[in-house]
Amino acid sequence: MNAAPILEPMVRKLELWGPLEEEDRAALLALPYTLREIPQQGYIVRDGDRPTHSCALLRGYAFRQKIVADGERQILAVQIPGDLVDLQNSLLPKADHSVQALTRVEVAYIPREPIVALAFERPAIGKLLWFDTLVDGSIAREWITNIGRRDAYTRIAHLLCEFALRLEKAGIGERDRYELPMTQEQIADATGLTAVHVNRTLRTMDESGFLTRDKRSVVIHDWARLAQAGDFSSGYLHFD
Amino acid sequence: MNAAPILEPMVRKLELWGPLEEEDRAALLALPYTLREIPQQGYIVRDGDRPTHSCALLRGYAFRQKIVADGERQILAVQIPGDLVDLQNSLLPKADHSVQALTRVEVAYIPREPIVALAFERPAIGKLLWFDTLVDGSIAREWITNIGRRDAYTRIAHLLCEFALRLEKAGIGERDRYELPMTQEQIADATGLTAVHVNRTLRTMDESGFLTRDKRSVVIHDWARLAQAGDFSSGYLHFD
DNA sequence: CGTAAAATTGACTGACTTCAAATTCGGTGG
DNA sequence: CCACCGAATTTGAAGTCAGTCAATTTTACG
Repeated sequence: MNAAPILEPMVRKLELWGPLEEEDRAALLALPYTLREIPQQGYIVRDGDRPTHSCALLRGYAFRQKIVADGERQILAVQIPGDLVDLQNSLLPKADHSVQALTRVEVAYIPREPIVALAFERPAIGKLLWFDTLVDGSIAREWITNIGRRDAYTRIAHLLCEFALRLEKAGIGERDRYELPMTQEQIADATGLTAVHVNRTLRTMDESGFLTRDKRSVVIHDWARLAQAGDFSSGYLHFD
Repeated sequence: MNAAPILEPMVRKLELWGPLEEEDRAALLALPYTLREIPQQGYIVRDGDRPTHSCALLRGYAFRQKIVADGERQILAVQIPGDLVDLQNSLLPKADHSVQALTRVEVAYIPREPIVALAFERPAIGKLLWFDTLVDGSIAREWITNIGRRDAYTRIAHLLCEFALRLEKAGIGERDRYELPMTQEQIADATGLTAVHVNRTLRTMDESGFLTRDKRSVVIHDWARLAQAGDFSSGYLHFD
């Protein structure tokens, strides 16, 4: 292995959930993979695919999405570097949603068998992978709640809080200043709103003074108040 | 083992995801557990708990829920007999939502350690447990989509389709005739609507003629049309 | 500099909510 | 078997948050 192993971001993400022995870390880094670069808007996985690989996001942002009957899109999650964007495809035979590049991304496709084998040969690894899956589920449940029972303002504030903490924890960006390369239309698709209404709501948030959105960078002036406005408590992310 | 092992429903559910050797099945059935009966509306797990046990639902229905700042409730999932209602608590230290009994239920509390140990001693079991977790995640994503991007009528139709297939697959009820012990208020909390609007929407569905709801029993007269109206396709359940 | 995508704004609409009251249902005790 | 009571359902009227449509401005970028 050289100084900066390619799969390092993935290992770092997994180690958020618990410590790894040096041997386990080495085993993860030694997983076979195919590196690929995918342009903005390109597909990483397509709904209905029968993937032969799982996929780790090494650089850039991606999002999961589904399309409903009338053509509208729902964004299900936003993935940041280090995320295993579709660990589910290591076991589930058929992709139940698409994963698309939000920016230009670099991904490592890892064949299913070695990753599953490793999970069971080395329980420490297996537990972290499983844990990661469970946290994904927890975030999904929080999104259900966010979309189902909060108003537009609260929803967007909540989303911005989530990104702040996840990016901070991943060592990208700070809690109160980070880059979020999403258009207002994408924020709308993530929150179950329309782009027009997101625009108006963001304006109101600007005016309330505890947040600034300039181009793609978010600056949070008063974290506590934003968190309160967004009905945000970080437990569901299962940090610490 | 006697004729009808207590944990049988759980094993049966897991076997939906793949076959088990007789030895593996026996190992699952031999897991230690504490049986408990919980009255309607009683809590199985409380948001914020640090549970020491996972929990299998043996009889009756339950639902997962979160409460938002203004006191409103969002139902995140409905669990049917056989479901591992909080496998996540075998690894996650803190419950991120509550699980409550929809009817009177009988549950088996299984200590965390043996279930995790079994998962790694017997990869066949581990894979099924992990698979189960992944399907849970898939269902959560479909719920995000349902609530975020479908109108009231479609949302409710979709929910009814999901229950139909899950209950059929679990061997409880039929695809076009089953018992659903949810009040309209609970349906509202599951779909991000209000009880009043659910009432009106159900009326419209009745009038359209391909569905009847009498007390707690649902009779679907035209499955194909209901599925179409509900923008329902079963892939996300990962049956077959 | 030119072009397309993204953001912004205004006027209008509507799906769903809110509030409140009436009716029906389901279970319990007499 | 009936009377009763709280919960659940149903209905009506009015309100609103967010959507729709369409035009304009700004931004990104080759």
